[in-house]
Amino acid sequence: MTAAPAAARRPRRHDPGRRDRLVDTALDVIARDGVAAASHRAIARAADVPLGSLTYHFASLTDLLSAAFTRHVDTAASRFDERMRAAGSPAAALEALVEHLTGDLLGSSRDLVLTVELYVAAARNPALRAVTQDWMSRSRRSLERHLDPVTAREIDALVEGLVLHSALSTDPMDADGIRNALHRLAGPVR
Amino acid sequence: MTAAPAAARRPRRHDPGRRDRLVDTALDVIARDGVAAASHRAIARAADVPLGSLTYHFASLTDLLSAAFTRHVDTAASRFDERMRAAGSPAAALEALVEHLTGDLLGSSRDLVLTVELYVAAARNPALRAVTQDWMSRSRRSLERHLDPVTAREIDALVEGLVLHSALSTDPMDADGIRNALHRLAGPVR
Amino acid sequence: MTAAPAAARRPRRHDPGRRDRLVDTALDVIARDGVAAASHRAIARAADVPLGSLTYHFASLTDLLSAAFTRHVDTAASRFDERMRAAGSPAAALEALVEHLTGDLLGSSRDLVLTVELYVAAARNPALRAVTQDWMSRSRRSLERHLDPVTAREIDALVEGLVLHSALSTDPMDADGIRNALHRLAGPVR
Amino acid sequence: MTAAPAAARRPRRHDPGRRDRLVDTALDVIARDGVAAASHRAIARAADVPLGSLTYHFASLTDLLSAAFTRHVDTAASRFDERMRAAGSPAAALEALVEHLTGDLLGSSRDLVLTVELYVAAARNPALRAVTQDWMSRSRRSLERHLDPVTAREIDALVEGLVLHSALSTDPMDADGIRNALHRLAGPVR
DNA sequence: AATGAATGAGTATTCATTCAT
DNA sequence: TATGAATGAATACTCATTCAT
Repeated sequence: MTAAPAAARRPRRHDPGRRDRLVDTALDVIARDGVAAASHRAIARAADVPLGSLTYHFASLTDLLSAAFTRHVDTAASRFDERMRAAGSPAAALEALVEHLTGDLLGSSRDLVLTVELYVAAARNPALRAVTQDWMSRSRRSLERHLDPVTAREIDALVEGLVLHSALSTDPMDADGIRNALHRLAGPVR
Repeated sequence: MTAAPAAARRPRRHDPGRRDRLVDTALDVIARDGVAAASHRAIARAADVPLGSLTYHFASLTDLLSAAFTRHVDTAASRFDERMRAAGSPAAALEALVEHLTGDLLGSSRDLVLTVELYVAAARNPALRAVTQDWMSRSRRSLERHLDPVTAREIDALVEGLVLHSALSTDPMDADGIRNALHRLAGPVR
Repeated sequence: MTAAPAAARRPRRHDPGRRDRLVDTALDVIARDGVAAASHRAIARAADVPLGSLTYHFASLTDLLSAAFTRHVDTAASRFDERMRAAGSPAAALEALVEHLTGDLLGSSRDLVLTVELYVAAARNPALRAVTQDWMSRSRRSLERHLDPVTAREIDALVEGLVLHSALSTDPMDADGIRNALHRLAGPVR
Repeated sequence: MTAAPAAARRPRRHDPGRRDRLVDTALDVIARDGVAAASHRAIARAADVPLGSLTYHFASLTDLLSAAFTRHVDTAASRFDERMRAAGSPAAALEALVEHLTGDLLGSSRDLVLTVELYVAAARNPALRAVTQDWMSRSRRSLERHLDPVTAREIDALVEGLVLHSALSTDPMDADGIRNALHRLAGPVR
């Protein structure tokens, strides 16, 4: 690929919503190749957009990654809160939690991968820590629709542990294993 | 740039054990800056050694990281097995497990960080997967000194989840929380 | 090393036609030092341009060499075709051929060297083979303005052999020797 | 491959004839990967010999390449002279020449490749020019067993051209083409 | 408002050669 | 006599960011 004239025909000057599209593409690249490989260039190529367009819309790469992870968190946290709102009892909430873990996350590796990439990136990048913190508090609030704050905190921690373990272990638990662990940990609920 | 203007002349020729020292330095850099920042240059600088020395001793960066993580795993797995060997009963083993998690890992953030960096790196680097796999099977065998294989597997998974959560969460569990979770999961033991 | 301490400050930003200039400079370096010595660095130095500029304009070194040799071939093939178009008879074409070999090539060692460097490079680099192939077919077509395809092929082969021999032998043929060889091989022509 | 301990078991201290073996291995590497790829390391690896062994036996890489090409030339020139000595007449010599070109060279691509690599390397490396010069004078003397000096010179040039063309053209002549060209060029001989 | 060009620092890796043992 | 270790310069290539148009 001759870097410069690579894009050949590209008369796409007016393109409202490009900023938006870039955020989605960034998530695609992160899911596919990891956050370490999510460079300006990689994202520009994936979005079929000139390199300069990225720095035009986002002041820095971290800004772009932040926007991308924020969108991921918004989607995931909303879906989770809906699940919790739909549950009529603590027991139902627990079952919804199992669904969330085995369906939403283990079902689609994309969500799982994005979540873990965010956790890992946040460990070294303070700008992303705000995003994870926000996620945690929203998820905590969703759980508190049915559980007392202390239990909510513990369950949340367990869920995080299970998610990370699912994504990173060489011998991850399957759905049944996760269900058992959750129930044993939560104990009897109404 | 004459590399390190600090070191000025560097008439260092004979340096037995340098290979070994490089492995240790690599672990230092990984613990300090993360595996993503553990480049040839960063490690060479930290070891105060010319760049070419790294590629002389290790054919590729992955080889060096592999050697480093292997050393970390050897240390950690040996210590863990000693703990298990020392325990006289399943109940004692469980308590030793709590010690291991709250003392060895949460006590020294270095071990915790190295462990998580390994997990994360292995997720995208097949060569490192062999190292984690080896670790898992050693740890499993240690647990099976006291627990049946099925329980050993579940406990191992929980431990992994707790470790990852401890390192990556913005609101990690404290020692008490970890102790409770372990006991609840393990159930009553002799 | 601040690259070129000679050039000191280098506030050069706007430089239209640089891509073009780089192609020419690459040919210069190849002619002077051989294709084996035509590294990014060597060409950047010769063009007085920062190293990154090369990889900006050309995705790989092979791409740059390809562009350079393509330009050389375009020039040479056009000149050769003009010679052939200008010839009014097979006999005149043969004489033009002698001119071409003894004038264009032996006269300017630059063209000769570039041609041979291309042949040699193409022997180990498949991407360059396309360039030589293109050249061959253009030259074949030029010859077929006056000669039947079979003879054109043979003459073309002889010319190639003479060019290579001229460039690489320690005792190259002189113009007279070449003229004789050509006429003997072509036999009597109208 | 971990550079240093790569060679694993290698207790081969006493190894007379190693120098010799290195020369042969160098030719192997040149034939397989080209002279540009014939580095100390590549040859050491191919010979299964420690790196230091090369610089112990040969003061420089050029020295080693020189020795290798000299051996190639000795072999080839001797074989050629034998062919010529065996021929009983100029006509037989010519036929032997055809044999030499279509059999020795086109038959085994190894000889062809080595010859061309030598020519090309000598074009930029004065130390190797002595080797080609020696070859040329020996081959000339062989031809002069049957031909007058002037014809010997011309035939020699043609043969060189044919060899180079065979190795480097994208559309090389086949054996028949070569035979025809030789006979047409040599004219009627006794 | 948008982008092609530019660039200096950085990436892993290869290399010929020197040297201490 | 032989070799493992060492090293500084070089290799191609990637990158985040700046800037002129």
